[in-house]
Amino acid sequence: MRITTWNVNSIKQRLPHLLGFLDEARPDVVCLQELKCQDEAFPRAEVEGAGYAVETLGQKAYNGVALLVRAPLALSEVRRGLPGDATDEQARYIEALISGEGAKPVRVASIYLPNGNPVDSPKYPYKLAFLKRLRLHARALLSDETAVVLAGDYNVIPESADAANPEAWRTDALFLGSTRAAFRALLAEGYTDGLRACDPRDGLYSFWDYQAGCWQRNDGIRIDHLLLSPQACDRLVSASVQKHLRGVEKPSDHVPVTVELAAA
DNA sequence: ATGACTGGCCCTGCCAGA
Repeated sequence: MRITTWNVNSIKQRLPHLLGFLDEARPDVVCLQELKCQDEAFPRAEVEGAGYAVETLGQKAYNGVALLVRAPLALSEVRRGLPGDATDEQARYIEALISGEGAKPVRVASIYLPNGNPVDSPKYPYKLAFLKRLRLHARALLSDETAVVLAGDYNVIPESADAANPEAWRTDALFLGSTRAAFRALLAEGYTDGLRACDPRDGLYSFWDYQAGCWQRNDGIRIDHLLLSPQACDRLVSASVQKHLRGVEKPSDHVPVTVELAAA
């Protein structure tokens, strides 16, 4: 079972790229972030036409997450929104149980963590609070035997090796000590960074800013992650970054990251 | 040294992203 996470930076702008990716890579599950549209504006017919079931949590202009699952796999037990704050109206979390066709079920979440900049604004405490809510929910998900994959745009650079120029990010909400500590605390609940577990090399990035020729200079950062529960990690076969999709016409500023889990 | 791109909005520069 191949599971991909991809921040598309507007599903409306990136629909051709997504359909091309579904056709060429044939992932079983796709976790999308930054839809930037309401549920009724999601291009459901086109994605269903490619052979995928769709669940979305959208909102106008900002945020928005979705789960796509290739038939004959199916979604159930859909959860919209991260528990822990009933007042949070930002569309940043959707989760479902993926099952079918002899594959052991996997619970998969598509997560769009807050950016958190500027650090001296309310946006940063919101990011830290979101990370804490995610940690507590991630812990609760370990209480049954189902494998769990928490996939998404974490807006966290875990280590210096995950940035081409870490010094430039030293005081940024993506790399600040308290951000990285909160991410490590999430891992410490019992989760493994799927790409890191497969590939220890420096220079694996998932985001390159549109500005200043960052792509051309390979000035990237790794902020899109798939975190695996112990049961999911036992099934980990491979992980990869689909870097070529940053070089196409009108790309997203993020590229897909994929893990493959053994069927059983 | 500095600025630099893209998308949505509901129309025009501005906010947000990272």
